[in-house]
Amino acid sequence: MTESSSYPYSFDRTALAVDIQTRHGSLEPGGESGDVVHVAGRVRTVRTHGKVAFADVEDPSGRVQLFATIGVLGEDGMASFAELSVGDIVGAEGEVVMTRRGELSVKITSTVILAPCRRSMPDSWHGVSDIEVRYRQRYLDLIVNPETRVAIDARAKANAAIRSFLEARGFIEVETPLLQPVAGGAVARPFVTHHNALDIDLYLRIAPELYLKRLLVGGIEKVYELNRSFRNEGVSTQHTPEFTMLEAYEAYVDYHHTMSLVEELVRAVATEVTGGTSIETSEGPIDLAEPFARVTMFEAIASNGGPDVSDAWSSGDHDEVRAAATGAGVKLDPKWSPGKVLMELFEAVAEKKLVRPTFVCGMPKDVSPLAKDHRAIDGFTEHADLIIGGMEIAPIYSELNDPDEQRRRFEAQMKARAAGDDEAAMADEDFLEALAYGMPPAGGFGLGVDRLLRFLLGVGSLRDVILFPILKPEQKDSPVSD
RNA sequence: GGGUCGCUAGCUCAAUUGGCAGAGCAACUGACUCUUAAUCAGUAGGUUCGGGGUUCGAUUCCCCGGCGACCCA
Repeated sequence: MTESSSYPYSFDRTALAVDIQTRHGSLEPGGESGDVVHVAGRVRTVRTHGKVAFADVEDPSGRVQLFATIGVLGEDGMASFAELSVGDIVGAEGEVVMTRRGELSVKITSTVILAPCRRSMPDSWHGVSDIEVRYRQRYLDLIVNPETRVAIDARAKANAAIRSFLEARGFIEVETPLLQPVAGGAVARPFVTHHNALDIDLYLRIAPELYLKRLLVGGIEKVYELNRSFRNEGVSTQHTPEFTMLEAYEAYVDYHHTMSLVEELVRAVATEVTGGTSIETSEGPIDLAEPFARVTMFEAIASNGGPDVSDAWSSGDHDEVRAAATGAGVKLDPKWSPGKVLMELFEAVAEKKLVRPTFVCGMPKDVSPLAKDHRAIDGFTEHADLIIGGMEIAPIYSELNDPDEQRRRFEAQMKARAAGDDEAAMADEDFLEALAYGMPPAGGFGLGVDRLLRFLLGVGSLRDVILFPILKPEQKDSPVSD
């Protein structure tokens, strides 16, 4: 019986909608199964007809119709049933029957409201289209917009695929600090917080990189971490302050090997998430089964309508590189280093056009403080960026393991920091000491899981693959204007 | 940071040139023994995002602010 003022502690559900369909879907209209079930879920519609009434209840497997008749329930029972509201969480008991119109139903003997819905549910036909409501009240979005569920399932599948791919290749998953005394491993502005008992400032990590490399020193030769990192940046369709990153390191290989590993991994995740390797993009379908392109930054710039600055760079003519960047429409900041200028030129000219998976092999040294010197290009490191769908998905390094060179790189970064670049890397003395004990040569990568999911699902914004994206709090009281 | 657009009932949306703020669904009341976006009849529901200005009169025009979306650097 319904009892609207109480919140029961449990309900013994014995069948899901799908079970009922599987077991009794072939009943003839008007047929009775003799099978008594307990079903539970959220009421989605109620249709009363006086001496008979219907309600659809939704559980994780689908919907099942409740069928109430005055013959079974009596006057009071029918009145109670009619009290059900759209949105209530209910449990019901009854026999599985097929209505005369051929709708499989539970002909109920009792119902109980397990949790009433005390607000009006959004329109069941139109759903919720206000993007702000969808983000702020994601539960409503999930209730009325079934496609939202797809993104949740996709992430779960991606995480599982990543783990099984790496475990199968002998990688071990670890957890390293999210709260770090030095925010290293990337070029980004960190969040700062404070530990009261120790009375020290700590940073939310911008990358796990320097800790995972310590584990390489410690003899863990294949290691990965799949977890959150934080960067104190703006919010856009391509940026979010809190994001999920996979980082993995493998001893005794270089970035050529690791690029191939990443290529296989992306393919495996795509297959698990979408069922195949063909992805629809704004530029038409692309097949991830095809080999990923590998180009230099100079080639990427020149083949996408930009200037060829290869010779200028190798001859050390930085003025010509700056002129070429200006000519391509880049607004130069006089503080930028030559490598930064080149990087900006690449991003302005080429990045968005690289829709098909492309490894851009080699980065200017002064924007890549943690990778080994490039064996062929002067002033570059063996740092590749995998670009897919016009977005950077994963950096891949031949990991720098020479502590003296690493110290020089940190010193250059600190100099940039002192000159006002608050994204420049911080020096990590403890990490330098670890390197002094000897880190094996290694290939490593970081993969932006949110960005990969966004690409695989073909959605426009990172917020579509993040359940609760950061939004400004709504300001209820407006400030007094003077 | 700049620009554009949006914000009206719980949800989805209207409102003519500046002239009584509306509809569908949801809610509430009633009718109906096979409905399934049930139907029918009725009731109620508003700080039109907030503040200010112009005006006889503002959802509408102007200014400031809030939140969001998109585009740009």
